[in-house]
Amino acid sequence: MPTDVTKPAKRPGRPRRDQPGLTRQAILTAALALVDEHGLDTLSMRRLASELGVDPMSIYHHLPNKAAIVSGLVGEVFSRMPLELPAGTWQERVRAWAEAYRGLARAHPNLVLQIVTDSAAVSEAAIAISEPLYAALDAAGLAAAEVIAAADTIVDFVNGNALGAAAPGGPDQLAERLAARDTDDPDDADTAPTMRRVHAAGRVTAGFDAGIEIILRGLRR
Amino acid sequence: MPTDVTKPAKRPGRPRRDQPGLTRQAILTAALALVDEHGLDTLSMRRLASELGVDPMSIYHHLPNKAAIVSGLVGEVFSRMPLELPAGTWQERVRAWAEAYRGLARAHPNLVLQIVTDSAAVSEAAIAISEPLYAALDAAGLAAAEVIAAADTIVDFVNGNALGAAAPGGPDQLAERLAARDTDDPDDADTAPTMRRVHAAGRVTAGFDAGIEIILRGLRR
DNA sequence: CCATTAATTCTACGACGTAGATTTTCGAAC
DNA sequence: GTTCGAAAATCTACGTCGTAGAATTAATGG
Repeated sequence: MPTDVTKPAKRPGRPRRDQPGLTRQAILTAALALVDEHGLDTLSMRRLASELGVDPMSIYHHLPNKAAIVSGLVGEVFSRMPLELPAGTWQERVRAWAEAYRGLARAHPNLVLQIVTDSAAVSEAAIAISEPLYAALDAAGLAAAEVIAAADTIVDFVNGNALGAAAPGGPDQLAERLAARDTDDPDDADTAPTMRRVHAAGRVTAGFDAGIEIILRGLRR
Repeated sequence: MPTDVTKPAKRPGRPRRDQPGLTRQAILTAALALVDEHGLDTLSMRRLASELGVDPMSIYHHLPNKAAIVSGLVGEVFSRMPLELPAGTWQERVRAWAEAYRGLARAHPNLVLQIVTDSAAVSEAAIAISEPLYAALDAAGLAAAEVIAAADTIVDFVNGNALGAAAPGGPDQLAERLAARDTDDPDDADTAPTMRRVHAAGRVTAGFDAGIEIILRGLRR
């Protein structure tokens, strides 16, 4: 009694007109769900195909290779970025842009590395996303070179912060770990004394907002 | 005539006392060289072993798995960070710290992703590296919470900037690409008008320094 | 001298990305 | 209608990867 649990073995051949048929969109949607739920390293062509109820090689008729899938996922995420910001002072617009970008990254922590990498490489999608930031800074009356410097600074900060926010046990548990230092082993109590003292004295709740405020303050002359 | 070019086939067994013998250090050094020269994705146990003139499985007696090698590489890079900064005003010390950290990342562009990830996850090595930055900010007379916010902001910016600096065709060629937009296809001329205008008007040479100055300026009250 | 342990090579397994051949269906030309 | 090329799917297979487990040899401690 072999209890054959394998699938009914679909036959090859182009699907009939009425039958669903695979789609680039369907593939990316399934892949994004898989990555969001189980992490990027569990994304393999075979698993993705089995999720779609399809042969692994079918995917290659809609996307050229695995790298294209991953970059397609980043594009998918980027396409969720609102291209228009609420009106307001230029500072408010910069804050709104930063929050929106940060929201994208936080919605997909398992893709943060790819998102910030793509942003850093200034892909076409990343350019489209940055435009509202430039517009807000331009409205501040800065000189052209200053707009560029400001935008770069903000983008770099936001990327770095997104990375940290998604890191397992990142800056969040830093204070706890520093506090637990001397109790464990007395000899490493002195490797980071300032950090330990400062983290014991003051707690920070909103690191992201604080960073944006520092940068905004630095843009005034 | 089989022209047997395969290696002389070393026999198994523990090496004699005088013979060299594999070392964690030797493995990491070879791996770092391999990664620096050919990129991280060409780092495989088999290639690394062949580089060392050794069987792939030998490596596992010194490092538990491939992930340990990569994180060992990051530790290797971090250990090059100078733990003492030249004296000076607190601003000068912050600048010096940022430059030193940036230098680490620029020296190993193929590892930048792992470096900033490790830094964002605040590994033990990353803590040791950050201490001088905290000390400099503490010397500025900021309140504890302000020191933390400032350090986080600077670390995030520096990480994001390192990522961008290592990205192939990152912010460097951005101006060229924006300038070449309307000539190619007239319909995408409007997707990023502010960016195009601003980049045409002003060129930025030292984005990193400019970012640090903006943040430093933002820390004054 | 003997037993343990350490360091190495050997063999093998399952998973991966994907090239190439095969099968089926669609859609347009005749 | 029939024919025929392209499109969309599956099937088979190759080379590579990380690494578990056994075999082999030398150092080391009793």
